[in-house]
Amino acid sequence: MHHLSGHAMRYSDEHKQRTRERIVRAASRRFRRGGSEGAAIGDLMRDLHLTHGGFYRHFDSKEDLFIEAFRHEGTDNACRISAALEQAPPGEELKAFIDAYLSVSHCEDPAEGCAVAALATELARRPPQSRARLAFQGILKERTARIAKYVPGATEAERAGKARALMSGMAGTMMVARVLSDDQQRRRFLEDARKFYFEAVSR
Amino acid sequence: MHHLSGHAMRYSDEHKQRTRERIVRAASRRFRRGGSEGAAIGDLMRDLHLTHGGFYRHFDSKEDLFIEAFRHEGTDNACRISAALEQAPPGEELKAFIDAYLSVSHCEDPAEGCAVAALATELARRPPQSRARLAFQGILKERTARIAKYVPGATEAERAGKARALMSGMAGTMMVARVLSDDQQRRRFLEDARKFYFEAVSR
DNA sequence: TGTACATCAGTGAACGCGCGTTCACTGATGTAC
DNA sequence: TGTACATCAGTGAACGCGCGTTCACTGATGTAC
Repeated sequence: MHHLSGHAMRYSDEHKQRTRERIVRAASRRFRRGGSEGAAIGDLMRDLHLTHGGFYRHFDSKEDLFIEAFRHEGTDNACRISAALEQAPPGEELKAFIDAYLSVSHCEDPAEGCAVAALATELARRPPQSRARLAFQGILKERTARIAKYVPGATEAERAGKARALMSGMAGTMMVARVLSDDQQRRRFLEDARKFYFEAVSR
Repeated sequence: MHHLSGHAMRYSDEHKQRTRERIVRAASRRFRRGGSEGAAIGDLMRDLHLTHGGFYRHFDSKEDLFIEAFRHEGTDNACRISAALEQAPPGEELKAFIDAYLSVSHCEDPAEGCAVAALATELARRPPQSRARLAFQGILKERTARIAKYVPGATEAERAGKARALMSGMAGTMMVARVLSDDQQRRRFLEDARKFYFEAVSR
C-alpha cells in the first residue's frame, strides 16, 4: 500500500503525476515560444491529446502553471548549462558557454531555449512580490552563481557582478537577434556578440 | 485655402492631426509599460478624455497604432540619445550614454524608456516580414549607427558590431533589472553592468 | 451679415470572438466483502 | 473468484469577461449663397 490515504483510486498516483509533468513540459515550451498569453489552455491540452476541462484537475489556474513551467525550465536548463560547462576543455568553459548561448540554434528555437530571454519582459510587468517574479530571481541567482565560478575576477563580488551582466546581456542580445528577419544579418550579429562578450568577460 | 480638397470641414485638419499625435504619444507610453496587449483602446482613449469609438477615425487597427507608436519612440529617443551624446564632454560620450541607459531612473520608468528593452521580445513573435519587425530593424540600425561613431575600433565593421552588442546587451540588462524586486539589489546590478559594458566597449 | 446645408471628429451601444474557468457527467479501475 | 460500490482523471457544453471593432447618431464648425 503505497498511498498514505486509504482512497480507492481509479488511476494510479503515478499516472496523474505523469500527466502533470507532460502538461508542464508542453507549457514550458509554449510559454517560451509565445509568452504567458501566447498559450491557450485548450491548445496546450490538445498537444497532449487531452481536453481543456481536465486541466483543472492538475492546476488551480493558468498562472500556477506558468510559474511551474518557469521553474521547470529553471532546473532543466541549469542541468544543461552544468553539463556544457563540465564537458568543455578546462580553461575554456566560459567560451563554451557563451558560444552555446549565442548560437544560431538557440536563436532559432526559443521554445527549448533560455526563459530569461523569452519571458523576462513579461515578468517585469507582474507585481513585485508575485510568485513568478520571486521564482525568476531565484533562478537568476542560481544560474549566475553557476557561471561565476568560471569568470575571471579578483573577488567573489566582482565575478558575480560580471556573471550577472553577462547573463542578462546575452539574454538581451538573443532577444534582439530573434527580431532580425535576415538570416545572414542574424548570424553576423550573433558572431560579433560572442566575440564582444568573450573579450569583455575574460579581460 | 490650405486644404487641397474642397471639403467643408467641421474641425480643422490641424485639430485632427493634434488628436492623432496625442493618441500616438499616450499609446507609446502604454505599450512600453504594458506590452502590445497591455494597452486597451478604451483605456488609451480615456487617457485623452475621449471614447473608444473615435479611435477608428485615426487608425485602421490597433496594430497600426502599435507600429506608429513604436516609430514615434524611435525618433523621439533618437533625439534624446543624440542630445545626450553631444552634451557629454568630448571623449566621454560613450560613458555618458551607458550611464544614462543603465540608470536607475530609466529602470524605474519603462513607459518613457527604450522600446527595445520593453518590446523586442514581443516583436520577435510577429511574422518575419511584419511591418512592426521591419520598423524595429530600421530603428535598431539607425540607433546603433548613431552610437558606433563613439565606439573605439579599428574598422567601421568592428565599431558597428560592438555598438550592436552594446545596445542589445544593455537592453537585456535593463529588462532583467526590472524583474528584480529589491531596490538595493537592482542598484548594485545596474552599477556592475555599467562598469562591465564600459570596460568591454572601451578596450 | 445671415441662413441653409454639408462634413466628419467624437459618442456610446452593440456585436463577436477568444479564452479562462466551471460543472454535471462518464467510465475505467481500485477496494471491500 | 465474483459482485457491489467508490473514486476521480478526463470530457465537453456552457458561462462570463475583456476587448477589438462596427455603426447609427450627434453637434460643432465650415462653406455656399
